[in-house]
Amino acid sequence: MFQALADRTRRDIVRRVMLEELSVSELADSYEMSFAGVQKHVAVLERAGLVSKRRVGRAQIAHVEMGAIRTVSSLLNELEEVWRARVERIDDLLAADEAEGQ
Amino acid sequence: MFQALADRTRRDIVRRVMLEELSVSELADSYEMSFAGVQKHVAVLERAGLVSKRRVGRAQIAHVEMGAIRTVSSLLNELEEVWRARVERIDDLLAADEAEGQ
DNA sequence: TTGACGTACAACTATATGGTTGTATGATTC
DNA sequence: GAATCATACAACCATATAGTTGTACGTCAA
Repeated sequence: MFQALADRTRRDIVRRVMLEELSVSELADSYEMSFAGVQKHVAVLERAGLVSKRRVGRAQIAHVEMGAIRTVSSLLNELEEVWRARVERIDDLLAADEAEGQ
Repeated sequence: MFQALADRTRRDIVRRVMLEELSVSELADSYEMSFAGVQKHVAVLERAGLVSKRRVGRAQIAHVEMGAIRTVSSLLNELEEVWRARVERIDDLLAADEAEGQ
């Protein structure tokens, strides 16, 4: 998923699709590149589970899988927890040293 | 920063360095690849602002720039806010439709 | 000062990635 | 059914990326 979000165009697609569901061709209109280029980006996001599509007539409407976005987000939040725990541990050690010094 | 976090080895380096500060060669010992390979990964993380180094004798000790990690995290949290706002807006529209139907 | 250690970086290689054009397929409209 | 629209996908190209080896340089220890 990090891999999928590493591309600027794909992050923008996620942002736009989160605001409103869009067909692949509607998305393609927003970018300079070819339709096939955009379609490939959507396919990458789909494989990563960040975006899904549903058929409506001949169009494929893309929508965000918010759960997946949350997963990435919470992975990073977990890192922050680990960090917080470490900082507290160091604080404790420093406090212990100080007490010992008395 | 997404780009920097897109590589599995680099994510692992961030994780390890967050738990305890490590020199480049200490990090290199943890991976199958060459020292130079690991050094390059650390350089990428450094350029992305996710990791910093300080000299201690001949060693370069890497440590995490937690602020940068938080930035990535909060970017994703912002996405979630946008999402929440959109869902609420849709709820409002549905509620309005229902009221109108009465 | 010599040698070993820890690091940085250049040069190179192989593969991944982002883009293109062209073709095929399914749904829609006439 | 024919033409068209929306999409999918294969094949190809250029560049980026992850890895390698080799070399150079600062630091420490003897």
